[in-house]
Amino acid sequence: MDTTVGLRERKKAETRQAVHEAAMRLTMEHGLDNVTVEAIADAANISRRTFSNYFAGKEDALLYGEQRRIWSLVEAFRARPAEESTWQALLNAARGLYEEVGEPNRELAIQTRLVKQHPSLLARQMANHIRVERELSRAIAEREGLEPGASRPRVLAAAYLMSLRIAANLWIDAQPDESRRPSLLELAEEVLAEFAQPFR
Amino acid sequence: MDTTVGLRERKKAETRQAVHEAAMRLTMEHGLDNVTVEAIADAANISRRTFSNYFAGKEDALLYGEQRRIWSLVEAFRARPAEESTWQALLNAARGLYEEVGEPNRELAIQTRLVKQHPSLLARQMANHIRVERELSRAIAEREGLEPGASRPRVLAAAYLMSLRIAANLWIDAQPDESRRPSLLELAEEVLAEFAQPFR
DNA sequence: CATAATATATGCCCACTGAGCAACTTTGCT
DNA sequence: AGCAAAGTTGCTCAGTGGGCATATATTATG
Repeated sequence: MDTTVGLRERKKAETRQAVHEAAMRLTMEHGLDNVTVEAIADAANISRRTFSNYFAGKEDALLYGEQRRIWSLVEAFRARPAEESTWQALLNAARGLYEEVGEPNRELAIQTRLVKQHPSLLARQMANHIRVERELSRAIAEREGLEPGASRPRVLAAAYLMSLRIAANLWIDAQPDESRRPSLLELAEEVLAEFAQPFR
Repeated sequence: MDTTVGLRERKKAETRQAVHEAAMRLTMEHGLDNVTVEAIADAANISRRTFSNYFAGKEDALLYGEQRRIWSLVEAFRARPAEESTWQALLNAARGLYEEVGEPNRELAIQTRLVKQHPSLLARQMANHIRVERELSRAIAEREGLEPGASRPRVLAAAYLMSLRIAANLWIDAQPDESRRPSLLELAEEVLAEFAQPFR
């Protein structure tokens, strides 16, 4: 066979996605605290034991979508042309993601709200954030030809991811009754711009 | 009685501290994975059930010291004179903490290393970081007379805490074989300064 | 000071969880 | 086809969080 990915991998990816969606649906229906791992596994047609092979807990299953989104940023950044400055490349990576995701993103909004309400979700999400930050820091160090231990890549990576996080929060907090609700992308650019200016 | 804090509160604080220390000791002896809540409770002379009244899990017990340290920053910031700029006040709050804590801080080093090795600890710590960030953001908004929903306080609070986190990581990563190991305070100032400059 | 009100500690209990193990099934490769 | 590798499942168990009731300690009040 010459399919890029074998049947095995494809099925795994499908199962993972199915579990994620089952977790989302059940959580929205009954609330995170009233959903057991067993219920999610049932809804996804796998055994409780197998669930453990895919995710470490229901929180991870829930956050799977968000995880993929964030990790894709690193990929997108690495794919930016070398002519762009690092910061520009990061900005463009974010733009690409937001355009691809589409603005009126229901799932993103729901997930962000969920994370805000449940400390256990917040914890897992931030832990993942840090892992992404490390990887992004490495990517930045490579692009700029710095040692991986330098401080600048870390600062850039952290500042960037943080900006996106803050933008998402601002977006969620924005009251829908305001006449003009800012788009997520606009907010992100605003926050990123604020970062690019010196603090006084 | 007019003692500022009653016996009740003092005892609670003592117990909390005792549990924290027991958790630290046992973890250093046997490794986090080989320590049960029951063992910690025993070592601190309380029942397993009572442990739950103090901490949500062994991770929280372990991170108690770090938590107090970070929360104290908010207090310190609020106590800075109004003449200082916000950023200056934040810097001085950090200086105060680091001076108070003292440089060759064994516990801080151990905790930072532990967090680096155990994702569950990392998750909890970051979740707490976010809570502190919210509170600090509120404090900044008050000081600058901004609405709590504005973006600038959030950006400042996040950038500040992130700087301290990065500094701690740089500090831990610094090889002790280097002739001159930078102090934590120096690293923090360096990172904070990097933030105060525009990104290119 | 006595006693009521309140907060804390503990024991008992149970549903949920993560993971090791071994048997079994599916997929990939030749 | 046939074997090896990877994935799935059931069984099991120690560990965990938390509700509830009870006992005990602290604080407030008359």
